[in-house]
Amino acid sequence: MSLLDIGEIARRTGVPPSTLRYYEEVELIRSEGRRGLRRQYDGDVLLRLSLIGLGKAAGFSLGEIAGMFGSDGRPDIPREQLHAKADELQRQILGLRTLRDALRHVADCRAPSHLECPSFRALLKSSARRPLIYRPSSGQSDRQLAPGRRGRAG
Amino acid sequence: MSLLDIGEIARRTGVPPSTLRYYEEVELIRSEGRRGLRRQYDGDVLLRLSLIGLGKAAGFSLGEIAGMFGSDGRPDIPREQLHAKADELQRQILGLRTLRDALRHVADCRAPSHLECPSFRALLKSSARRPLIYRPSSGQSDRQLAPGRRGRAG
DNA sequence: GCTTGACCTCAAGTTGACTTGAATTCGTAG
DNA sequence: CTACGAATTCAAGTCAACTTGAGGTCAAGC
Repeated sequence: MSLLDIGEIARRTGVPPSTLRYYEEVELIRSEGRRGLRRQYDGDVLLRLSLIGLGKAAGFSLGEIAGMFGSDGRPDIPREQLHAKADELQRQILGLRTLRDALRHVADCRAPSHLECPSFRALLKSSARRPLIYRPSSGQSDRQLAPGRRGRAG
Repeated sequence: MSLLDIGEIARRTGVPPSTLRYYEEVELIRSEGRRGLRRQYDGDVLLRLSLIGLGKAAGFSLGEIAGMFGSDGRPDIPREQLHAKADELQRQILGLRTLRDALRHVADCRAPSHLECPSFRALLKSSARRPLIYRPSSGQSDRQLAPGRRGRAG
């Protein structure tokens, strides 16, 4: 089977070579070898990159995404994590709806100041206080990415 | 009318003082004066902070949020642009809904591996290449935030 | 009048996800 | 053989959105 070199992968996926190298550095993908200097990738990485793209779209961090590939390399996404993410998306959707309505209100309302408009205030009241979505900043289920050599400056 | 000092705002909203100062620096909020050193805020900022929280939850950058709700509390962009933004939100909502449903489906799907689940494959296919949801990273309609003095080292 | 504690300023650090730049190394076409 | 172009390495830069830390200040309570 023929390996694809990095430029080919980049062209097919739209993911720039620098990013591919970065992903490799943090062990999200791996290359099978070199032709001269050029990295050669197995066709599998195309699928893997789709998966990564999907994960990013869903709002997972690279660390979380890395955790979703079993040590054997094939995806093994825990179902409860998917549900949790779906719930988070749900909350995000609610927030977006509120924001959308707020925006439309602001665009149309003739009140001198929106802050004084009762319906605007009512709109916002629902979302005040607690964070609308849980932003995983340093999560517990977050696998540690390979750190590379970045930061070990001399 | 009584002004609230920064600690009070922080306690009521959960937004830490350092963040409030930062927001003020980038002109997302403003304080009305000082009592001694302490910043004093009008009660309006509570509402404003809700708005900001909402925008953040929706994935907007602070710059975009600033553009939606001008420094004085009302939008500094024309109505049609606001409507355009709302429409954009609507599209984003649809994308998120699709993603959410797909996530749930995959979570519940009994296929032995996610890769074998047809709807998962379809999802992958649709998300390959172009982003499933619009991620505002460095948009064109993004208002420039006041830069503060950060970086002007000497 | 002194202490305390909450605030202040300003510079610099942090994190995640990359990108950029300089100096270098190949494989191939001419 | 030489040039070229595409890839390489490694260090460092970028960006957003904050946080942290050092050193300073003020109002209130004892």
